[in-house]
Amino acid sequence: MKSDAIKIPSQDFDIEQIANSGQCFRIRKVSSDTWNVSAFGHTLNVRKNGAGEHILECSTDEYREIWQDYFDAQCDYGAIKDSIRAARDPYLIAAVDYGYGIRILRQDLWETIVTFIISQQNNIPRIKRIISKLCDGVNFPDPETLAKYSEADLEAIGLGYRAKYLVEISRAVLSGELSLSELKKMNYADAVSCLKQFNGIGDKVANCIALYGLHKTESFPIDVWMKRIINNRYSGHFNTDRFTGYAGVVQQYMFFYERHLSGK
DNA sequence: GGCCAGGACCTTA
DNA sequence: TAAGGTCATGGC
Repeated sequence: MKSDAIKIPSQDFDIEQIANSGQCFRIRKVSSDTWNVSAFGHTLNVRKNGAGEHILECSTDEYREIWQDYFDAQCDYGAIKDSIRAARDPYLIAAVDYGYGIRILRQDLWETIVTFIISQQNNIPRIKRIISKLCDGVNFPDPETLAKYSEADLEAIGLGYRAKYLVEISRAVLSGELSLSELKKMNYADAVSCLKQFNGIGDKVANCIALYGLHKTESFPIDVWMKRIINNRYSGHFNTDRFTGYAGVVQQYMFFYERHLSGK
């Protein structure tokens, strides 16, 4: 372990909940109390100690350069949770209480695009396996690297019918048809409609990319779990107007809690 | 062994 | 606009 380390109180931060919240696929449990995180070409061990703290095993410089932003550490999730509780919605209060340590990570945009194209009609353990095969150690393949693969190469990894989507979008980035830097400048609505122009990105995947890759926290992705919640617990309509600007965070608590209730 | 998975897309009507 | 079929693969 490195001598330098960062401590984060566990009040609004739980690495295990984050790892299992379905927004990221490169955090893995390496021992009973430690998780390994890969992002932006770096890797980090995060350990829960017995004192209600998380220990990030990295230097202060690396924390400031990479992990502070990645974990959205500047954001006060306690305040967000208070705002959600103020809506007096019993299900949401229970969801926030259960998933108290969840955060919306600020992930790499390209990685988020690729992983959420892979995620469609797929289950989380398998998504993790495929992405692990796609990566070279801690390095996620950039568009140039991914574009070198043929559809057959990608199908051999287990991508199935999604292989051609990845080939296409890798080439779109290389040709400039899709500019990641321009995407980062767009507002939520423009970013979603831009993303949906590409094969394999529909409404749900575009919203996930907006939320996890562009940190558009007003984005509210609706997958099969969210549909189930809205239909079974909210009579088919969920009003996000109550949570202007942070509906995506609400969505994350709901998703995580409902899967828990279902034993997943 | 059948159902399901953080859906998208195409064809019909 | 809405409904229904199809798409790969493997977890459970």
